[in-house]
Amino acid sequence: MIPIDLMDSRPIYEQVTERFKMLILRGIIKADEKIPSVRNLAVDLSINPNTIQRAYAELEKQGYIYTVKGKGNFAVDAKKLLPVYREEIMTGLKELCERAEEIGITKEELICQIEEWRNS
Amino acid sequence: MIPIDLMDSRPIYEQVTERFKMLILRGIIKADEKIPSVRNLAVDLSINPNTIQRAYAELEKQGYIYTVKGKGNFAVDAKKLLPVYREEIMTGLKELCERAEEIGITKEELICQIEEWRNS
Amino acid sequence: MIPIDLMDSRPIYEQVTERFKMLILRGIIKADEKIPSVRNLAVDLSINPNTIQRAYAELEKQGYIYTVKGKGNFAVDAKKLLPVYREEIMTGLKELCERAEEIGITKEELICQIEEWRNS
Amino acid sequence: MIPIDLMDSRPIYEQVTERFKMLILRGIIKADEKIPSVRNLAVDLSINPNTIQRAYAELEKQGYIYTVKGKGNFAVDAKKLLPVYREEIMTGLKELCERAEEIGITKEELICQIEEWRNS
DNA sequence: GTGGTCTAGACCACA
DNA sequence: GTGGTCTAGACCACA
Repeated sequence: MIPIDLMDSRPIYEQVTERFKMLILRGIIKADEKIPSVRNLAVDLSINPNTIQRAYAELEKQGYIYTVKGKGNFAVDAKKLLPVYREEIMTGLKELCERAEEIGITKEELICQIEEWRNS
Repeated sequence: MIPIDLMDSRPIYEQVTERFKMLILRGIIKADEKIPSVRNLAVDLSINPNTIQRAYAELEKQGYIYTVKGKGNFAVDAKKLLPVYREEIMTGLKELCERAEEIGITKEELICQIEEWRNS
Repeated sequence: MIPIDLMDSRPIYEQVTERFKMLILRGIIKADEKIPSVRNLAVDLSINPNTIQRAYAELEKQGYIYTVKGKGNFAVDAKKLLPVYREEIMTGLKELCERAEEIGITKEELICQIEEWRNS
Repeated sequence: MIPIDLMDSRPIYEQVTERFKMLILRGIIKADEKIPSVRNLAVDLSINPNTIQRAYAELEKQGYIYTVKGKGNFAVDAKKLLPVYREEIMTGLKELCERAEEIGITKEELICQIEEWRNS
């Protein structure tokens, strides 16, 4: 469920974080569902528990999970998270548009390119 | 001309590299124009020469400048570089589209968003 | 295992790079095997860690090793690397042929010379 | 007659040296023919006279030219030089064979490759 | 412990 | 003067 790629240049904790964000956003992990304990996931993935701990701390800070002491970590409702993530995507898109414009690629060209992908 | 932000999470050498890439691509530094010497730029930016050295080595490896030993570093013709950079942008756009799709944002929505920016 | 020759005109980092390329290509360092840490190798060879760091960065960029942050550097599978290296050799051979031809040494003579070595 | 490529990674003095070696070996500069003075060539190529001086010193050290004080520099007879250069080529070929063998490319394969080029 | 980045400063090759 | 390599040593992110 959580694929780790050691050859990936991104740190492991970030890969774990990203993966959980996707699972929660897409509803594969449902609202208020319990996610694996730090210790269990560390064993499953053969990864240092500190790394999982850090990933979970990151998820909590970004509002994707909440912790109940003595119980475990639970997913936040995707309905509340989607607008935030959508905003992240749009910010990324805006930055890309600006970089494109700097070297003379117009917004029209970007739109054309996306439409081309859509039709294929 | 080369703004450095020590608070930026990206390493300094990368900020320098990115900045020069832009200056060359946009034609602000012209083809075969000399860029500042390692030492001069280091003094100007109050940065260690080694860091500038690394940035320039990166620029050369990526094909943005060429080095003439004992003379200095010179910009490559932007005409040769633009297609490569364009491809980079389009790859970034493709990744963004895929991330968007994963959580149910369609290509149409992305196109709408870009058009909205275009008209404002 | 990594012989360094300070009298060699090639820089140290390049000697280290070349040596590891050979060890990996010949299977002496096996796929996914850990290579020495930057610090350990630096101490072993009485060389500055920065120089080893540079050699390893080069190896990664050329695709011979991959880095797992906090864990170390690991060899890529030689099976994936051999075709690329083979191509390098053949390119070198082609250049040599051309240089030979310029002063009137024919390809036949080169072949004869190689056959002579083969039979001795 | 002496093409200089500033983008070439080899130093300029080496490009000049190599070029003269070829011109002499191929008989384009004949035995005992005068080659341009340091000053004239420097002006012709828009290059620092020190660089030409160094190239000529190299050529003399390697036995390709001889200097007559107050007269200039003169080419040595190609007949005397060819065997030496031939030896250089063969040494290069031997090194290449050894590198090839280290990763399991046989001499037969190298011969095949050369024959292929010969027939095309 | 492990790699990545950076500063400070030296020496060399090249022009 | 200009870039290339190297030493010495610091601090940070990551596991």
